[in-house]
Amino acid sequence: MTKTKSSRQILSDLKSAGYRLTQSRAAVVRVIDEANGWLRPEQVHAQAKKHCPSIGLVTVYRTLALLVEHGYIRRIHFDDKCHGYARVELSHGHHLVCRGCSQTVEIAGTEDLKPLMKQVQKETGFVIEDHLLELVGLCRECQPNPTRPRSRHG
Amino acid sequence: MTKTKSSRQILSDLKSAGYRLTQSRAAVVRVIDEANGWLRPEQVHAQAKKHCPSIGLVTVYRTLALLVEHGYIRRIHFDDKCHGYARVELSHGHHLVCRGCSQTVEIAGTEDLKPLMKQVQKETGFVIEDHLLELVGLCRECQPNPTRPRSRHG
DNA sequence: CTCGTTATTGAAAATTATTTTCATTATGAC
DNA sequence: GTCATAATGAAAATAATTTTCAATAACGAG
Ligand SMILES: [Mn+2]
Ligand SMILES: [Mn+2]
Ligand SMILES: [Zn+2]
Ligand SMILES: [Zn+2]
Repeated sequence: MTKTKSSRQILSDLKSAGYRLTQSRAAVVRVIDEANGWLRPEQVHAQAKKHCPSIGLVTVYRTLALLVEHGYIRRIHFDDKCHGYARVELSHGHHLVCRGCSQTVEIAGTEDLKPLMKQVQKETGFVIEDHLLELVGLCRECQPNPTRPRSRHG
Repeated sequence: MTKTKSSRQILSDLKSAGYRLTQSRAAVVRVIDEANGWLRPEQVHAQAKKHCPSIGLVTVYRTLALLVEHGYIRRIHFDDKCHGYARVELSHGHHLVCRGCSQTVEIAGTEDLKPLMKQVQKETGFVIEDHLLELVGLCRECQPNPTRPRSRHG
């Protein structure tokens, strides 16, 4: 809900980190920033070409990887079509995806899982280092049209 | 922790459901059942050939899809290599994966997320239908050798 | 047990997704 | 502006998955 980094900020952060500020990167970052849902690389490419007509799909992949690496976006997994990419705004948020319109909102969630983690650590002897949580459902607008019934979980 | 379906049971369930009990299917089910971690299709294929030398990778894919469809196995997602498949034993369990040895254990977890869900529903207006939760860490045996540091989350 | 129907299979080809290579280009420091 | 080189895009390579289709094997009927 709270937008923490603007498109502009991400770019300047990358610049400070030593990356060159190119047209292609600017286009991809802008597309991700303006999207209100997850996008697949091909979709990012299509959108990005509007801002940078010469951009190639390869560069989209490379830029997405860069943005994942630096924590600005995150991969979203599905039963079918892996993978989509969505903006990360919260330091440790999770993604809630509408299966109707693919709108993606981020929710805070560091604390809620702590007790579960602790218990699992104790029960299993594992040291838990990270977790992946995705919620799927229908946004308010899509609830009247419950299309595409599709299970999640893997 | 509680094994609910034996390899034999899965096969007879499938038979009751109208599927033919073939060598290939038996081999794949057996491999999945005997594995103590997640496996990728290629790995399932390699193992299955030991029981059914003529089995093709295509049939492995088909059988895995069948088993997912009927809820006997589930896909596991990773940063890199999507996807692995792991045995599902609990009615609504989640998977805990060791990043060292890929050992996969299932944990119960129907109730733990209920409060979070309720809150998110209220806050976002979404109707939440399902969720994907994967935990990643190091099992007891792998803790002394913290190899391959690798983040999770998507 | 044999036969006949047909679901299932495997090989090969086709798709789709992603990565690598490499010559060219554009960015940013000076 | 000039220069060094990080970054790019096209094409090829690789990986992952699906489709096609003729051959096969499962299994119920007889
Ligand atoms: Mn995935
Ligand atoms: Mn659950
Ligand atoms: Zn929606
Ligand atoms: Zn381990």
